[in-house]
Amino acid sequence: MATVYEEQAKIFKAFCDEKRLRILELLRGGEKCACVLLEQLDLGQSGLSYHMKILVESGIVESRQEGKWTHYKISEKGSACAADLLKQLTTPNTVLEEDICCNN
Amino acid sequence: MATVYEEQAKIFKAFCDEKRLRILELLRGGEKCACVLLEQLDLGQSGLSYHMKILVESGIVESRQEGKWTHYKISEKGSACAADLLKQLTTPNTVLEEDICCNN
DNA sequence: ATAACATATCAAATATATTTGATACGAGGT
DNA sequence: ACCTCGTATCAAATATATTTGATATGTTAT
Repeated sequence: MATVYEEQAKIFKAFCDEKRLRILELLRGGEKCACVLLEQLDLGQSGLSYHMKILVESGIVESRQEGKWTHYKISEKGSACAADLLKQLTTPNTVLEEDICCNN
Repeated sequence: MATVYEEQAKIFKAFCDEKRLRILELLRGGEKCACVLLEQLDLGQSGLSYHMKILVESGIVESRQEGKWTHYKISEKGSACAADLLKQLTTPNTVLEEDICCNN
């Protein structure tokens, strides 16, 4: 029973951890296999898997299975959703509290 | 000695917690005093203060002292920075890895 | 100066997130 | 079927974040 707040928080968790920001930086260069990420990061195999799960669940990253390999890339759609949500969360919501007035 | 990753993570921490998302929702309705926020939230005084500090440090919220009251509002500038950063973090960085080529 | 109030800070308790090593699972090759 | 490899999952250890109650700080009113 996740609240809407928890759902939204999950999205931004992608950007709240140093390791995950490094992973995103690598993925900005294009789709990468887990094994490639592992080489470049100061992380063990299970640690990488843990962070990738959080990234995928946030919607910011997509995964694709190819034989035994898992490939990851930044999701354009997920990123756009996150950007929209951020904007929404920080944009004045004037109608509800201030402008309930027939002149508007 | 915070890394650039830690600095960036700090910004998105604003959006990573249910309580803080509720606070932002209230602030979308306009500037509010801590005492007003306190009334509307399921939080103690020190708990509110803790979350407000994180929000202010993220740059998403600004505070203004007026006598004994502290007023908080969403920072347009901070919000725009966060939006820009989010876009940057999720936009392909093709130059570095793929297009190092004189035809570009 | 003292009292009352709003907020911030601190320290301890608690909850949540992350790391680590071991094991399980699924795919491909023999 | 068996082995190897890449990745996921689990459980325990550790680290970090959050909550809570007590106290400190700064402001206003008396």
